[in-house]
Amino acid sequence: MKPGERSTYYITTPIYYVNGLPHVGTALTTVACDALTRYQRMQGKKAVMLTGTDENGAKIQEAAENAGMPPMTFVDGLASAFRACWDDLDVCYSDFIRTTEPRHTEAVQTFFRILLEKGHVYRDTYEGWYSVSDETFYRDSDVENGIALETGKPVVRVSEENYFFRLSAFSEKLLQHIESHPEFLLPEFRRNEVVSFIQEGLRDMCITRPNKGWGIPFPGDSSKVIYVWFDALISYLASTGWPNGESGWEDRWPADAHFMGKEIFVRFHATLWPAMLMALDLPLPRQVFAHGFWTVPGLKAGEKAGKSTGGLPHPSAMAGLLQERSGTDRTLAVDALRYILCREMNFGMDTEFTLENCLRRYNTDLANDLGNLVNRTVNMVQKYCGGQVPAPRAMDEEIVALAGEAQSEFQRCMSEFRLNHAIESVMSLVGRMNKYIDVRMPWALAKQATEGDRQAEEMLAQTLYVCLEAARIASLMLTPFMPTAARALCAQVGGSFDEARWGAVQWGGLEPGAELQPPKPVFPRIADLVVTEADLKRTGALKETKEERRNMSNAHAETVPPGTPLPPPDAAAEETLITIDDFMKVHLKVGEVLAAEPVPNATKLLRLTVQTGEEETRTILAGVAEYYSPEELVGKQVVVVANLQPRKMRGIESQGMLLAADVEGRAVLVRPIAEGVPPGSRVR
RNA sequence: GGCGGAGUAGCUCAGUUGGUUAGAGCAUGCGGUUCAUACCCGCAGUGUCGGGGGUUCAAGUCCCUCCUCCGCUACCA
Repeated sequence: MKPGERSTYYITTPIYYVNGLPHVGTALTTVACDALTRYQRMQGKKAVMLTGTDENGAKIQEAAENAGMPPMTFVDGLASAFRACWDDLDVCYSDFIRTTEPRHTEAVQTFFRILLEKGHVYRDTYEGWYSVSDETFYRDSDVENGIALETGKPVVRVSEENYFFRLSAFSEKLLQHIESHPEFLLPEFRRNEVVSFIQEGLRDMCITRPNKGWGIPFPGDSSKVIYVWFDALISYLASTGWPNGESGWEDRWPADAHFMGKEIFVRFHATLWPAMLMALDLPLPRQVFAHGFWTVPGLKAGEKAGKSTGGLPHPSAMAGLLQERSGTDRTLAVDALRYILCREMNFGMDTEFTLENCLRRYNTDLANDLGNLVNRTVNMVQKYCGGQVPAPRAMDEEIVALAGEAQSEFQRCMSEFRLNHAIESVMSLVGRMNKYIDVRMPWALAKQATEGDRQAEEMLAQTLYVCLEAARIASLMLTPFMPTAARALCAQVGGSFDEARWGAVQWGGLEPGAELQPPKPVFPRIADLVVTEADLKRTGALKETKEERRNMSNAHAETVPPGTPLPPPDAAAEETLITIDDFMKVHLKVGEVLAAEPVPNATKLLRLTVQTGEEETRTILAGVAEYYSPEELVGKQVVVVANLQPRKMRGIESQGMLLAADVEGRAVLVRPIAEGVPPGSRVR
């Protein structure tokens, strides 16, 4: 073994943020990793797959509070939900790490102690400007008129103490590494995004948040917890046993692959995490790959309104749907789901997800093509060869070569994380075999053979052996995606099944003379491909809200700057009752729009001059430019929140807020029914 | 506004470093076959490869420009 080459292959999924249940998005990442892991094991490597849950962060604490339970109880429940889902999907993860486990928190604290020792973290107390949008602090000289000169973003005056990671110090090193390791960041167009992101200039990152009793305390300063992103990434290292010298962590680090959805690629896995590792002089992961998202098609123009557009179902529920529709076993339905996810997703790109497509994919690929190939072949062996694997004198070299090509194509695609293409290479062999049968017409050969045609007899033996063997090879290649189905299919064609041996994929592994059982369809055809609303409901694929769609990604995309209030969940808002006194704190007034104009460089903002019965008119910025033209607002009455703290946007101070109804994301302004209400009238 | 992605057959998309008459799958239509899970095979298709310029012997591919859609982000107090 060459230096730097190990027998262990280490791959990770993201550590899923427990702000929701698993869905086919997280399932895709996890199943794909599982397939890659199984594939490596077939190659004879000891493959280790890590998954887990990210349980720190203010959001989690808040969600637990809303759910009325202690945070630990809350995350326990979600962690088991994830684990149960992966177990259900036959995911062979080697380790499931939770960021609330001691082994993780200890590794994180050690990591930060070293960062501090090496001078990569500094503490800073600022009495100065902070840009919420930039998440950056600015000196007085960088600011003019409440705007950061560098970025043009509004700033606020803060006095805050925090710890910072010297991310900016690693720009050059990162760029060099990326350049000299073309396979490091994939797909290629994402690597380019990273390069431009780094070239735009990295800023030191604030890595602490106030300690509110949930999170990993900052070493030596328990008033702070470590920002959730910094601790989450370290789980990849913590799982190996680092820094414990006796744990053998060096056998697993660096990781061979980090696999994830695109939203956590550029900033975190391709930039921050490598920089953190560089800071500790630890080797960088070999490959970081980002796949795209499932997209959910919206209503098409002209389609009936109100028809559900569907969303992303829960994986187990979807397996249930496949099981029910096809009538196959649960484990086979799970395999079908695994196959469908990896086949449908165009890795790297975004891909449309619909249950209809998935069901159709089941029928065409698994039932009609692969399943039927095995079924019809075995059937003919039963009828024409007495149920024994025939022993031809020669092979059809064209098919042998084709199987070889499929195999090398498969391996190439797998090494590039293009799992859908890997599957396609197998299915093209399957398609070729179905055609092969039609061309060779074994039934005709069998008839000739019974009439004493020895050449036809040999041709028949060759044809059926070639079909059995190609089906066996195709099934074996699909083992990483469908372990149970592959075993069942192999058994039907009389092949032995060894999950741990890619060598068995070689042509000629099928022993002539083996007895075959009568075939039983592994993937029964689905008769009804129609997906009803009831199906969508049952699988959890109901129409999503905007918020859910935003959260459909794999892990948390928490880029919320410190101090940003989180939007309260709708449920909580409905349940929380306020007193009349609470309400009276809000001063609502009728106002009249005297003037309106667009705000330069803003697509949503209108600058309104509003008469609210006071000596001076108010300047109010309203985010309604997409729904109202300035002209149509002038002269209209509106309802103004009069005692709201002023806020600067685009350099202009907004002195209030307009009430508007949220109609499916569109703003509809509220105004008095009667005309001529005197401006300034109190609304209550 | 900034950054990124996309625009190719009815639908979903491939098209690698520019190189023959632009492909696949699904759906549609017709035909064939019968071993099989009413399956499989064949044939037929329709394309101004978003528009317009340019480079070139040669452009879906490279350059410029414009249009449309999507995502992220900055502004929806």
